[in-house]
Amino acid sequence: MNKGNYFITTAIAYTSGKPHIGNTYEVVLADAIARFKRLNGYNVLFQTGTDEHGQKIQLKAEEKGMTPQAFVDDIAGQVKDIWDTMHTSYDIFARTTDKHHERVVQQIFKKLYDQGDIYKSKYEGWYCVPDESFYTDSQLVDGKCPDCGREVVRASEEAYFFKMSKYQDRLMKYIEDHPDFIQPEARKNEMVNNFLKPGLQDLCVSRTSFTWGVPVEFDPGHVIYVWIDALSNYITFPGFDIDGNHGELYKKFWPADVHLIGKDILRFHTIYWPILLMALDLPLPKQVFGHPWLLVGDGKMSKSKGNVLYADDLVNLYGLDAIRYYLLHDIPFSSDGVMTHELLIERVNSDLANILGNLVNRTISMTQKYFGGVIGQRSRREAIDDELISLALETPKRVEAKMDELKVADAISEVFALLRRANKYIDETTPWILGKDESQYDRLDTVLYNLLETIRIAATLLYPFMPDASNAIFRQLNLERGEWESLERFGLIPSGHIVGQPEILFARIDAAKKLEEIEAYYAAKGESAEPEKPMPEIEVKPEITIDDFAKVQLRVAKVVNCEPVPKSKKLLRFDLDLGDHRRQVLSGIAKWYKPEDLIGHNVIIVSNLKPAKLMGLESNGMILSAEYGEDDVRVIFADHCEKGSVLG
RNA sequence: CGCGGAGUGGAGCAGUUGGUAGCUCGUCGGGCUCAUAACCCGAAGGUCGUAGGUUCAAGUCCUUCCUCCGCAACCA
Repeated sequence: MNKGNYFITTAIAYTSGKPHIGNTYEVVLADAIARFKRLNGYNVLFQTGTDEHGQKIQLKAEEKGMTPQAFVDDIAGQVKDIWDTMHTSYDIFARTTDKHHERVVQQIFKKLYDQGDIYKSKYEGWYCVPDESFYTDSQLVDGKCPDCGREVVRASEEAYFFKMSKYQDRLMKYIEDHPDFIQPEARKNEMVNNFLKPGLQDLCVSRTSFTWGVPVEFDPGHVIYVWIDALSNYITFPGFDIDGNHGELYKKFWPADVHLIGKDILRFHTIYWPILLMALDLPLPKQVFGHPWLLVGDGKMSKSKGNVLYADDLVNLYGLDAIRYYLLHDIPFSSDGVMTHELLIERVNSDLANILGNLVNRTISMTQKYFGGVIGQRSRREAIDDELISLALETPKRVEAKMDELKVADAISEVFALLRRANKYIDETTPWILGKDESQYDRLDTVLYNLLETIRIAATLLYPFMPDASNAIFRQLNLERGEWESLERFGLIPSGHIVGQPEILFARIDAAKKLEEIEAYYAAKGESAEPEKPMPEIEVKPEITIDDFAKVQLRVAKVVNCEPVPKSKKLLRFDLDLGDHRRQVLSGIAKWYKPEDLIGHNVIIVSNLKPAKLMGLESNGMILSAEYGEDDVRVIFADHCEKGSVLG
């Protein structure tokens, strides 16, 4: 059976570090869909990979004293290892440092340049000299710098630009005509309202500030903007050819059926990428699905068990399919999901051990106990069987319907509904009572046969989600897993078939013990069980002289008053007393401090900073704080110093 | 007034085009013993965020307000 071709991709992982469970989630989700489509009779191409260019990677490699290539080779290897650990069945692992990919990206860039979609220019906009910032026409406020309100001048820095606006209306129409293009629905509005309706700016598509990227072949010194490079992987690896002599895979599979991506990069996939394709006169992907995030840290769990979760650790602790099951079943379709050890344990116990594992175990055990494993030799059907059988035959269709909407969690639930029904069937038919009376053995045989058939169908359907467990069940059934057609018939197990020995499929977990084990595991790895907090990246700035520093005046100021800035999420407004005068300062620390935490304290400010306007209010200085990554910001208090003091 | 989403029994969630509020986990009671203290049945528990409105009838439509969240702007 062949229902046609199906091309699914994940975003390519950025090779700046080892991917955590949240990144891994995406590939597992894609894998489940890919495996299901194969089972369902499609010819599937599943592509994932790594995004290996960019300034950040260049810097990281330098820090480590490695060449960028050696650096990304290492990380890409780690990514691949994790993908393999998760048993993801990708067909193509695309790395953007691939020579052929780079070559085609250059050709794409050149072609767009030749046809006028990409043009060389200065930063066409306005430059605020003191701010060292560029602005476009629409960003200006009353023709002046939106930040400081001063005059701006025409700027001049060479770069290449993509004429986004040219394709804007076409894209808008495409999105309107294809309501399923952007999923979930709510994301579509964000894109349309925030970007398309206000009007697209031409996109700057080259950089000169670093070299680790694909060079613009006809203009050395310029490197192609990372998104053109990265997004193109979807067509370059299947074999897109600039002259139209496309490779076989490309011809068969483009346009992709689904780009599975994180919701954070939806903008690139639903605006820039389609426009790039339009410019190349290529068909657009049929759907872009922005999946929700998997949250790990919520304070509670981080205290005792470590905060950042990695797929390989989780697999060591719980086994692969437990993790796959949790990722696929417990992350909602369109809102963020949470993962904790407690929730994980609960799911494994109630669903995998109790419902699934125990059903298989008791069924195989009884078949062994009463018939020495031999099944299907006699038969006595009763009316009560019909309900189970019809549900077993119905379930594949239900799963298929859910999967067509990419509702993976719901699809799994359909299978478990069948498993629950099977457990109930055992209660209804009481095989252990039948087993006490030899005259009931024909009936007993039928009951067990129906159960084994149900398990066969369920296990086949579970294969895309939990391939290992599915295989293990088939081993116990002593059967080969069949294709989709095998799900359309009830009664495929031949008469006289001999099942295997029962084995524990998923062991129940003792929560308290497991949590101890988890701590020991991390302790043994040399990682403290305390929340893991990797040192964030620090941008190393060039050396300065004492004279440079002397230009900065730092003073102690007392917080007289402090209040949130209306409509702003981040800003707090301060009235500061410097002893000789008072002034107003704004600071973006509302996320970490409440006004009452600060009033009355002394803080340090840069007192000779040029005033700036933020959210319509003037800020005269900057309050010093210490940042550890993006989520840990602490104000430097100077309560033991006199207000007005000068630092130096 | 920037755009959008969400507020449903202890927890996590379903609830299509309006017609007596469901599921999973947890709790309590019962049944059963083939099985991984598993399985099956039953019960308790919700004025469906708030205040109004439309309607014979609203969780489901309209309006007010409150609270969370996402996107955008603002981190001097």
